[in-house]
Amino acid sequence: MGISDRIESFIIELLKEDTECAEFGRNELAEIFGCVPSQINYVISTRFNPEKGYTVESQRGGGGYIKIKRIPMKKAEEAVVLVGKTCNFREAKTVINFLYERGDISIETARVLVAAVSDNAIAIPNPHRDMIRANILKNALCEI
Amino acid sequence: MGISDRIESFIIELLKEDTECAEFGRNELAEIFGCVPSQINYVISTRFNPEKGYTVESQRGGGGYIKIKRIPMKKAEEAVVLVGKTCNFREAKTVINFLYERGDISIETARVLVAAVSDNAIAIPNPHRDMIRANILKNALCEI
DNA sequence: GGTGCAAAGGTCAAAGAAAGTCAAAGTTAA
DNA sequence: TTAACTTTGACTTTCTTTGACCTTTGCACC
Repeated sequence: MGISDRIESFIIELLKEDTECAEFGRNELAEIFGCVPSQINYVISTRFNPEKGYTVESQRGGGGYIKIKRIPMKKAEEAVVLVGKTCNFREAKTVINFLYERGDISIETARVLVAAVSDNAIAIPNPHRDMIRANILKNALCEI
Repeated sequence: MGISDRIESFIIELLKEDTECAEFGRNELAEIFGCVPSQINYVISTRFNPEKGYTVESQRGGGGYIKIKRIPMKKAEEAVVLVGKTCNFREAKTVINFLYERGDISIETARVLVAAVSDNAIAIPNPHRDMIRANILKNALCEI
């Protein structure tokens, strides 16, 4: 069992204890496992990404932290399936509308989301834009 | 949790207690938290600036004070102005939270929006990211 | 009314403290 | 044996803390 796996288990343990979220300092954790701090980033990016059903939030500077939250697996999975790796505005609208019609989100949330993933909002050239859009949508849908 | 965060919470508490106006001495507060007085300025300028929906008023000399008030934001369009040209995740969260607290958006919409503008969702390097984020947020807030 | 001092608060930049990125080097499994 | 996964570390970016120096204000005393 490599270090990454042990760090992964450790974080999963933290999540079990405090059902809300796991919070820790990057350096602190690196110290515990006697590894380089960036290894924590590696573990997070390979094991705690949205595809695996987690969201991560962090803050630099004094008193910085890393916070990992578990998202309800069903929603996360569904979001990933619905949205896919890349998605254009029309496809995004279809997904959002589907969720609204199904009663998963309010009309307000639907409207806000459509605006958030419009071409206008994500003002960068394709194909980058469609990937970012998919990402934004997946992250957002994990919250419903 | 760093000192700045604790000072921020303290001031927010003051605001909650004393209907919409926290008043204190800079040195007095610095004493309480065992920090240098200018740290109070740092907290105020990063967390209680007009962009975050607060006004600050102060007086030097004997009997000096610092007074912090919440600005009642009237319209979502104002939030759009608040977001500005560029905005980091922390700032985005503050704006979204503000709108939620004021009852302009539901908790669902707030959560979805926070996720949509997280660093994770907008996975491109800065400073591009902060500009895209501001754009997404502005587009979304136009719908409320 | 000046004048000078003490008591505030203000500014700014340097130093410090975290976390992020990226690519090279090492390992492992098919 | 090679492609994918891990480990490491140098460098970057962001946010916080600290301190030296500045400005404004009220008050006491001529």
